[in-house]
Order: sequence, then C-alpha cells, then structure tokens
Amino acid sequence: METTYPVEDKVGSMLQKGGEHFHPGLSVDCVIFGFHDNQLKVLLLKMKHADKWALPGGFVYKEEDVEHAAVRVLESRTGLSDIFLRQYHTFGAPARSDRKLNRELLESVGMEPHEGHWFLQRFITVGYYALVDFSSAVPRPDEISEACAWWDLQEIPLLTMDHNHILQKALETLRKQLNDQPIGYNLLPEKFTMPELQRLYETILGKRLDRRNFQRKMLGYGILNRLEERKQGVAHKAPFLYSFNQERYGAALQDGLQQGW
Amino acid sequence: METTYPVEDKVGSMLQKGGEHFHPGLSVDCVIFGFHDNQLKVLLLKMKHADKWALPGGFVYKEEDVEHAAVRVLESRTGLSDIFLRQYHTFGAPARSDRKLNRELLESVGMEPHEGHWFLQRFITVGYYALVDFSSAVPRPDEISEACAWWDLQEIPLLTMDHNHILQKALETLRKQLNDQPIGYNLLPEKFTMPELQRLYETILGKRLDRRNFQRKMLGYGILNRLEERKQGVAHKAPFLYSFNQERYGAALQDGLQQGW
DNA sequence: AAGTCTGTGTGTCGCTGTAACACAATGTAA
DNA sequence: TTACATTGTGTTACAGCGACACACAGACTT
Repeated sequence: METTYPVEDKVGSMLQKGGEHFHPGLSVDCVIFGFHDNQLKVLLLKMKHADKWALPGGFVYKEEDVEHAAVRVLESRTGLSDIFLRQYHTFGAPARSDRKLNRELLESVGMEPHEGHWFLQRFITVGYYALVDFSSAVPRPDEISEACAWWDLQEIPLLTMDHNHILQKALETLRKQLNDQPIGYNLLPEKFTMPELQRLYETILGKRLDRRNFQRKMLGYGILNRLEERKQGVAHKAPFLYSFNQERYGAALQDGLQQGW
Repeated sequence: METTYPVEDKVGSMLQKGGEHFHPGLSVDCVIFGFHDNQLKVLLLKMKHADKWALPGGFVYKEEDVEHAAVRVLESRTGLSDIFLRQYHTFGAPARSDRKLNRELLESVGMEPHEGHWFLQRFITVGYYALVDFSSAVPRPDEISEACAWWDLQEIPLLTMDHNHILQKALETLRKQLNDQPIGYNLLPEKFTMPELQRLYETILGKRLDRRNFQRKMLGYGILNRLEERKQGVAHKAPFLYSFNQERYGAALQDGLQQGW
C-alpha cells in the first residue's frame, strides 16, 4: 500500500436517504488496476466500521446507466476521467450479501436499522475492471472508508464479503483479454521502454517471456512509435523510449492482435 | 420458426404479486442457441399483448441466485435440464426499459397500473446464453407469450425493447468463446459426423472453412472418438460418426483449445 | 455392369510465426 | 581501461496452418 487520503464523513446521510435515490438491491464494484515498480497494483479501500479492506464500489441511481455509476466510482476514487473500463461479470449469489456486516455499519453511524431497510436487503453487484496510469491517479477514500491505497497483487489481504472472488475473476478476465484490449496503452505512462512493457505483460500473465521475441513481436504489430530519446540514468545500455500509436493500435484491435503467449 | 405450444394464462397473478416475490428491477434474459439443418437457431417467444417477439426471460426471486433464475427460464422453455449456460453481459441502460409497453401489458390483463408499480420501474437485465441439443428441446411459451419457436439466425425479426442488441452481443460472445467452451458438445447430438461439426463452426463463425484442414485440426485435439459406425443413407461415401471424449475435452478446455480460425 | 457424380479420408508442400539461442552495441561502475 | 549488466538485432530449427492433389466409397444413371 502506498498513499492514503482522509475524507469527511457523510455516510449517515447516504445510508439514510439511499432508499429513495438508488436502484434497489444493485451495486457496482470496480477492480482498478495500476502498474508501478514492475508490479501490478489494485486500489483498495479500508472500511471504517470493519477491520477489512474492500473494492471501491457504489450504488446506481434510479435513472442512471449502470456503467455511469462505475465511471462515478472510478473518477471519485482516482481523480481521473476518461478511464478505460470494462464490465466483466455480475455477481448474483444470495449469500454474497453480508447482512450482519451492513447492520453493524448502520448501527455504528447511530441508525436503528428496521427490518426491510434498503441497505439490509440482498445485493447484486456488477463487476467492472479499470486500467489507469498509476502515476496520475490520486487515491481518495469514499464516505464509508478511512483509507484508499494501492496494493500489490501478491499481497492482497482478506477482503470483505466476496471481494476476493470478484478480484480474482477480474484478473482472469484481464489475462484472457490481454491481446484484445489496449492494455499497455492504459496502464503505462505516455513514454515507456520495451523492458517496462514486457514486465507489464509478464506480471499480468504471471510468467516470464523471452526478451528478444517479445520485442520483435511487439514491434511487428506496428503499434509503437520509437522516440528519439532514450531512457536516462540507467547503469547499462540505455533503452529506447516508445509511445503508442493510437491510430494503428485502434485499428489492430479491431481484429484482436494475435493470440497466444 | 418451427414448433409452437399453447399454454394457460397465469400472467395476471404473476404481475400482481410480482412485487412481493421478486428482486426489484432485475431480470434475466436467455439467448438459447440450437443447431438444426445446418443452421444456427435461436428460441424466441411471441408476446401475447404486443405484436413482437422476445427473448425468453424472467424475474429473480428475492433470495434466488441470479444464475438459478436463468436455469429456471431455460428449463421451463425447453424442458431440458443440465443445460450449458454462460452469463455474458449485464444490460443496464435506463432507456432499455419500455414503460409504455409494460403499462399496456398490465392494462391488457385488466390491471390498473398505479405509479410506482413494480413492473413499471426501470429494469436491469443479466444476459445468459445457452447451448442446447435442438432435437431434444421442446419449446414451450411462458405466461405472457402465445408461442415459442426456433428462429433461424438469418431471419430474426425486430424484437421487443433492446432484445436484438442482447442477441447480437450473445452471438459475438459465442464467436469469441468458440475455442474456449465445449460448444460442439452441447449443440450437437450424441453422435455426429465431421461435416456436421464443421457446418456448426462455419455457421457460428459466419465463414467457410477448409474441409481437410478442419478435420485434421479437430482430430489433432484428441477430443473426439471415432465410432465404428458410419452415417447411413447418404448418396456418397459414408462419413464416420464421432462422439466427444468428455474427459479429454474437459482437460483440453483448461488451457483453451487453440486460437484463430 | 460400368461409368458418373458427389462428398469423404489422407497426404504434401510452402509460408509464417514462434521458440531458443548467439553476438554485437552501449553506458555505468570498479 | 576493464568488467559488467542490459539492450538491439540476427539466425536457425520447428510446428501449425492454408492451399491443393489424389484416392476412396456409396448411390445413381444409362
């Protein structure tokens, strides 16, 4: 975990008035991926009223597009707009809702949760994953959290409810879609080196790739611009910097790049 | 369209009591694929109170797993159990709900739809696609339909609401997952010939494949058992019959077969 | 009964993409 | 200046695939 920000408490009013404004029994959860220090990171929230971490999520307004709700979550947790976002699965098991936890949360903000309170019913959640540039994101907690931080994928703790499962499924989807989606473009900064791009692929796939074949294959796609500059201050031969050729990238993704690493 | 069955009208009670029993604002829709006469088919319902066809769908009980609701729909429309079923997308645009249509439906069964009636609110729907053996399925309409029939994929009419879109997305998903899912096993009968399997692939992919390369590739997977018998009564050399080796099939699908036709 | 027709089973050949590895180039540190 | 680590590029062997040739089997024609 890296950076955290405090935020004011508005949880009471949201939980109280939620029933009027939100689509009942529906939420969105976002698995926000970033890449830093050659590691794949996920943005998590530390809940105020339970000693557990959780995925960023939110509720859907009554006349709001579900995807728009995910965009709201994303923007408010990272400060970024125009984020790469994909819906990947909807989690609809009745047992996934933890009424006990939610009841405690209500009580902890001084509410007396009557039976049938909107927050105590069973929730279906729509899962989205997002790819963001780690260095431009500014993690920010929501109303019911005390911290918001990047976690290394290797060190994810036990999360609340079924959030470990939701995260796991997001990762599987990411791996499958690695060649169909502009993943590098969204997770890396404007300029990057070939080794950096390779680390990204290796981290997502969880296996090592041959340096030389990787380079050839990537360049073969014709979606990268080699820049004039080279990386500075490295204790060895300085690698070239590249940027994505967005036009060609988009065209190539029409068909999907190629398959099979 | 092929076979149709009538069914008794219980729509009134369902629409009346629905609010008590169902998870609010949530439905499932199923794109049920079958394969017959070298054509990919989809099971559609003719609505009673509108001159349009629709995808089979239903509502989710308050403590029911969403997937279970899809299974219910599937079983009651086809008479089959143990159906191959995959969730593929959740449709959450506010504009997708057609309040006007639903109001008319309520009025047509003699109900006076008050504002805020559960059936008039906005619905999110979870899309599933299913693969069934055409010859064993027995299409049966639901309470709000007067007919249930297989439609050729090439001849799909204008459907209600956003159902054309939902169907289109299912087809795209099916194409993408052709090599990751046991598609042949579910859409074909127990015994089948290589040309039949090839027609199935060609129909799903929407393009022709080379007969000889297809055969070699398929056999190369090692997931087919060549039977002793051959197809009878054909006006040319009789092709072998095959069955799926479920054990090997399952193992091969762990990694995904191969990619790219 | 022989020939024709249609569709199936198997083989071959060239191309492409991939994996595995060799070697030269470059910049920092000793 | 030398050693070292890492990058850029080349080579080679192999597997998979697309395109095609040819032989085979059953039914139909004449």
